[in-house]
Amino acid sequence: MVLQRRLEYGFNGYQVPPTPRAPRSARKRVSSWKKNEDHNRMCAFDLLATVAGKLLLEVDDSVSKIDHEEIKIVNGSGSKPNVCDKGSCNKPFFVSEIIKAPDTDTCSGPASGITVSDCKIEDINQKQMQTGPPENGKLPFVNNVDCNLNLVIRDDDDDDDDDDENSFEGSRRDTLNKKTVRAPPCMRDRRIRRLSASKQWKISQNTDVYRNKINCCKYQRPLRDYPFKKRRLYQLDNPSKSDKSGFIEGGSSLDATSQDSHVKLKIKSFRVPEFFIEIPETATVSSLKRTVMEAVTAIFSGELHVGVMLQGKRIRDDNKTLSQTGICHDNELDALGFTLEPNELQVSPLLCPENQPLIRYSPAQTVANEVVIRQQADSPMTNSRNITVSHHEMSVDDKSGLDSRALVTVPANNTGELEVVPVRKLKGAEVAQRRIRRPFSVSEVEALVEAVEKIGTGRWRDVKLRAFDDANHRTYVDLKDKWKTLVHTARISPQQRRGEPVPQELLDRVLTAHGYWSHHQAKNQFKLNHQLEPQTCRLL
DNA sequence: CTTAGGG
DNA sequence: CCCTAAG
Repeated sequence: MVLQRRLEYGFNGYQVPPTPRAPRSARKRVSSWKKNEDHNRMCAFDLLATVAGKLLLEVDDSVSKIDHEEIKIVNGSGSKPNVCDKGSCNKPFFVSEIIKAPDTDTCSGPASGITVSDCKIEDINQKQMQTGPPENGKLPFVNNVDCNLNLVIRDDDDDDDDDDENSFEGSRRDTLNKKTVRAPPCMRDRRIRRLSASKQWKISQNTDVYRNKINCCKYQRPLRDYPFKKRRLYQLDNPSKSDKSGFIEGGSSLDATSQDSHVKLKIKSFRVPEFFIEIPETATVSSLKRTVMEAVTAIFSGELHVGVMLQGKRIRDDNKTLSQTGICHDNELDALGFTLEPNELQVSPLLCPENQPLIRYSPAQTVANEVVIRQQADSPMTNSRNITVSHHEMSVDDKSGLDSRALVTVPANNTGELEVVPVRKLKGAEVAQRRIRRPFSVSEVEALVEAVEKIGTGRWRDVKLRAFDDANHRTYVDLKDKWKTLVHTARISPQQRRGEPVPQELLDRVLTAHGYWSHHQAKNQFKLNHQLEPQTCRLL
């Protein structure tokens, strides 16, 4: 089967089990695509087994005879998994209306949050793709797929252990408190951002969701150690407690302190964006089903964002409580809706000609936070309303409904340089901002070269402290990277060099120092004679 | 956190 | 510049 998508699309599935670490010198990193491939496949498979459960039971034996190579899913952009290509991003999957939840969960396990009870192809016709006629001229065209699934939102009643000490957030706090002396503010902020974008967290959360789903299907996954304790997505308390409480109870107030008020929701259906399936006429219906299932699975295996709509209006403020936003027991059943949006949806302004608001989620007392469909869990970092880029950079307001095209212009900083921080990427709950490019000036290069000549390569923190201590925007990683490019620059012909020309004299010194230190193991030599070495290096 | 190295 | 394994 040729799925024209990449399974790694936003979904990392399970964490790679810890493998013995090779010595640093032996580190050769495998491409992340390669690394994740099998895991993603596994995720897709698990999803298939889990989400499709019932459907697959209907697949008759003949499916095994189908040559999957004949099946091709044309998913919008072609190779990209972006399901919102070609403007369809303005049509997010539409999820659900509120309907009354059954007395018991559909799934037997206490952790169950989502089941698919039925899937059907709603509209298959012989329309041709708008993007061009298919080769055979007969292309089944799937407009949308409706699935039934249940989603139960529960309040946490017995939140007795919040794992705060061991939580990601807590550990980060500790780290920061301990290390503030060493890390300049800008670097600390960067680390916060890094951590907030850490896939470790996401993977953990993803796994959490799936493990729950797996449990629901009596499918055990081996336990793993996670770098951080996972924040529970929803409470695994005694189902009977919430069941007997009814779907909605308590007063109209549903704030954080009224723990006994419940809003139970059942997602009856969702709609996926338009996608295309090409399948030969000779294929069986079962293979068609499976193909469609694969496509749906592909969508579900990506990171999804949940949008909350109340009375047709999008609820943007994730920090409000349900009652504050008007979600309470006396809502009309269809007043509340959810949208599922693929993760990459908001990324490219080109693909989203109309302003697609960026939705971020707050972990506390929000609808979005509790929706277990989400595979992309919140990072605790998003708990704060603002993401502070750095002390002199711009704060991005959580509630501003950021446009993917937004460019946040910030005032000139101390050095007179203007910083423009594009909102580049939305990955789940985090907005990862790429720093603006700041080419090294010749004087900076000179300072770097001089520092490396004295300190050597391999101790970039010291290089930073020596020569760039006051340059908050230059991290030691930056210096290491710059040295790498300097070495490269020095080795290529002047015609191939780009950017502001670096004096040849400096480049010569780069090569000299590089050659010297690569033979002298900067780390070890430094301890012995860090004052003598520079002289030697210079003379070489 | 730092380092190292690939992307 | 980013990302992240390894230490």
